[in-house]
Amino acid sequence: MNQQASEPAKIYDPQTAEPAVSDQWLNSDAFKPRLDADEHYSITLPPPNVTGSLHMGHAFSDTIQDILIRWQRMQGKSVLWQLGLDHAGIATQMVVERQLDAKGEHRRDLGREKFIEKVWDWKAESGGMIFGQMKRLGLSLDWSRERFTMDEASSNGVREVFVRLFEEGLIYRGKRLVNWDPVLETAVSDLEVVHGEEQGHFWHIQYPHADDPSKHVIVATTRPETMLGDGAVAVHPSDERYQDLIGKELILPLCGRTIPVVADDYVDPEFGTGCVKITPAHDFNDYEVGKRHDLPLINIFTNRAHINDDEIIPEQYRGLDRYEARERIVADLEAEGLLYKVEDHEHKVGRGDRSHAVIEPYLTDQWYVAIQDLADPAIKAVEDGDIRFVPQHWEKTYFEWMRNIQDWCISRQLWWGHRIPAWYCEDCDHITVDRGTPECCGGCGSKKIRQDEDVLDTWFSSGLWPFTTLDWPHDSMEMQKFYSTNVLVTGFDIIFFWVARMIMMGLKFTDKVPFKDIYIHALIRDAQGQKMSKSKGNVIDPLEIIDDYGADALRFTLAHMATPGRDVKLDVKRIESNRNFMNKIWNAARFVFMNRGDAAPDADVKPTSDVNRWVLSELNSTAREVEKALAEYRFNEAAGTLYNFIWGTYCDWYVEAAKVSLYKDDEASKAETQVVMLTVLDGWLRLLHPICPFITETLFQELHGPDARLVTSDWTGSYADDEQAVSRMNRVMEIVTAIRSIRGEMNVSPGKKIVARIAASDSVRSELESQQKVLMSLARLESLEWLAEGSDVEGAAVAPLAEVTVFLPLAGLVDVAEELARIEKNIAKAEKDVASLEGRLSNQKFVDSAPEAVVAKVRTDLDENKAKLEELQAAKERLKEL
RNA sequence: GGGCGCUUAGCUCAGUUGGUAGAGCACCGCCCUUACAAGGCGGUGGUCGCAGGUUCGAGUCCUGCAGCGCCCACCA
Repeated sequence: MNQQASEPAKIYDPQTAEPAVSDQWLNSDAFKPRLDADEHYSITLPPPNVTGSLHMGHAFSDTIQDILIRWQRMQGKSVLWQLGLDHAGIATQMVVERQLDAKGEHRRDLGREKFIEKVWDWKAESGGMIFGQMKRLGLSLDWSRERFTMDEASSNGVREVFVRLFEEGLIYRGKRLVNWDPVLETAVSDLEVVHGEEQGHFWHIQYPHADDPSKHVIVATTRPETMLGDGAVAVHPSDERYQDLIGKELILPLCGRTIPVVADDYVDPEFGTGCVKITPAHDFNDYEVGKRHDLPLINIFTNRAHINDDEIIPEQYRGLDRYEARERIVADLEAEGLLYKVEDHEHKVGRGDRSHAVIEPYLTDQWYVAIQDLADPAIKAVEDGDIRFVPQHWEKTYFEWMRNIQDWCISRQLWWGHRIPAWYCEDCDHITVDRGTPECCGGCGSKKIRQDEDVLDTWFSSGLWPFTTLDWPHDSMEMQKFYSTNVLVTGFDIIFFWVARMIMMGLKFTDKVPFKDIYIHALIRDAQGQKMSKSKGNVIDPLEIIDDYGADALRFTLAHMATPGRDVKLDVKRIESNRNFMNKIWNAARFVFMNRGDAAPDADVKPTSDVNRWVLSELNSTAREVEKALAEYRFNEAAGTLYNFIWGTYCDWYVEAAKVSLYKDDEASKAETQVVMLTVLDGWLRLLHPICPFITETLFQELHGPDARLVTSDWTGSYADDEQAVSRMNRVMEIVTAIRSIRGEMNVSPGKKIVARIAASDSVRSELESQQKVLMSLARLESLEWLAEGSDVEGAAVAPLAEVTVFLPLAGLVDVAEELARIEKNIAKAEKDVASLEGRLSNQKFVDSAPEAVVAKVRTDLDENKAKLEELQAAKERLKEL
């Protein structure tokens, strides 16, 4: 339907409103830190990977941060929300390699430089998409301070840290077993290997004795191909079956060489045959056994996990893929009669979290960070409360990992990332580590030096992010004002990868914690509780949701579901109902603007009517509750409190009650109501703004004029508490609800006006008489008569309340049988309540030991229920007589 | 094997110093009452996983058990 510009549409259209205010914000300095404030507040946005676009998990995390940021900004602080992007080494390199693959190209054909240019192109494209999404969500990031983990400032920081750690001996180069991804052809860290149960086989192989090949031992293995690299067979030292064997030699089948039998506690005599083949270069446990027994490290693989050309390996297996080799070896063993048996066997297999390739323990030279010296202060910072996890229980996860932490392998055999700042010399074995680009060897001065080909683990630069974004190592103004940051908002899945490393690096290089609080939020799942993933096809794209329902509805939904410590099942129906909430807000405001007259909001307004005093008092309670909830990171409560107040209190009760004053009262009363109506709208628009910035900004400008900006306005003020008005209005609402309830249960049409009589004491009556018009309007009464306390009314439906009794004469309304049934139902409930309350009071221990207020409350409740019961029974008798 | 979390209305979930259980959705009934049918009003619905314990009183605290989920380690 067509609406004129001066008359806002009946249906709120976020597609019109959101881009308009978004442009206003982005074309102003609204999101930049204020220069005139003494107090500072900062959050570093966890930098999204430049691997594509954002998913719902990002929207969730980012919304939470934006709520905090907008709230703090409205409190007048100088606020910095630092944005940036992560180069995400492996992940991004894979994306670009896949793009090449689709065109039939390979990175090696392009060469390193050309390939990296392609990745930079992709970074620009992905970054553009990501920033576009963030703007649609309304995130109030400081867009003038965009950073990237591979920009100059971050790269400077990375080199500074590497050099300092190297100089202190905390970075070292070592040859040891690493987790090797044979598809990506790089080392990965322990954390990047995911273990899962997979169906495999357990091959039992006979290894003949060297001194008597007619005898043999049986070893059981899940990886027969690794026997090419066997260095020994191990048995448990106290295993009686094999005592004679220890120290003897066995013939390694297919290879012909001999290997010793060693005794080692590592072997579990109960498992398998109690004899274990030991392959020190291809198994982490065997590596340790090998070291204890001085066994040779025989590497049988290439970087791609093909059998290599080492002369110790029989020729027929060289060049085979590891699984081809397995088949051949099993077949050959069988042919030689050395395969004793094969069993099905389920066992854990480690795969790369990116490539999903089976990871090989592989012997290589890599760079490591000696972690213990960094870990100790990082553990202490959390123990001492300098850093606080919210919810607190996540500190257990943190401690568990930190107290068992292993040295960190930081080198990766990739092209995309920070090149390791180490140079090798052709003329001596000195390694030159330098912040810049050295011209000659720091050891012998030779100019024949070449830089390490490898790059650093992505998390190395991420770990420095809270301070490299503020231009560390320079002692910048930003470092002074905005570091330490106030809070880190992230998911539990990267506590080890990222959070722990930021703490370690932050403490080491800035002597300060990188953040004071860590708010750990849940994971977003689909409506069925499944993790969202592209392969499952259950991904909900934030942009589609924003297109369909608006960013505010999405943000409100996410905030409302942000219960600490629980996964969030995102159901589109929730978003739809919150879209309806936005529409409700729109229409409530539309009503207010239609009836505002010449009035303006006035936070100091001192109204006289109970209705107006009551709503201001309720607004004040709401403001305090929302503040408390936000201060404690309870976003669901902040959202829930606002929902209840705006819809339940303001729309359902206040606006309806205000209509009486607006339409039926004198000019003074009407004017007062107009001011209060606007003031309260103004109040909750401010309160809601951090969660729903678009609609609140739009309405705020409608309220205060086109030059007003809610985004940089003050947070809500305080309003007069008024217990008296609250208690009076509670009584009014109780009466109205009671009348509506009877009408509803008796199926009296809402349009039908009815007569009501209310019995009350003189004092209650005089108080209620001032609300007569409100009562009549809200309960849709034709007339309202007052009766003396204790009066009876013949032939009426009755509702006994705390201090008044409401009678609705039945004539023409309902039949007696229906009312009788309704009364019976209420009698049953009252009897149950009375019995329960009496039971509690008859317990002397309860009366003696419970707090006075609790006992008093029970007494009051009992009195009220008893009176209620009497009245209901009297009413029942009267009805029976009819 | 070690650790963590969850179990409340048909569904999804709130419930913070222990004081007689709440919301949204769904469902049923009456309504286009001049802000809103993406709405209004009313209503049905729960022995808070099981078993003990502490307490005058337990959804809430303690112990054990069961089911579900996750993390870490790991038997070749």
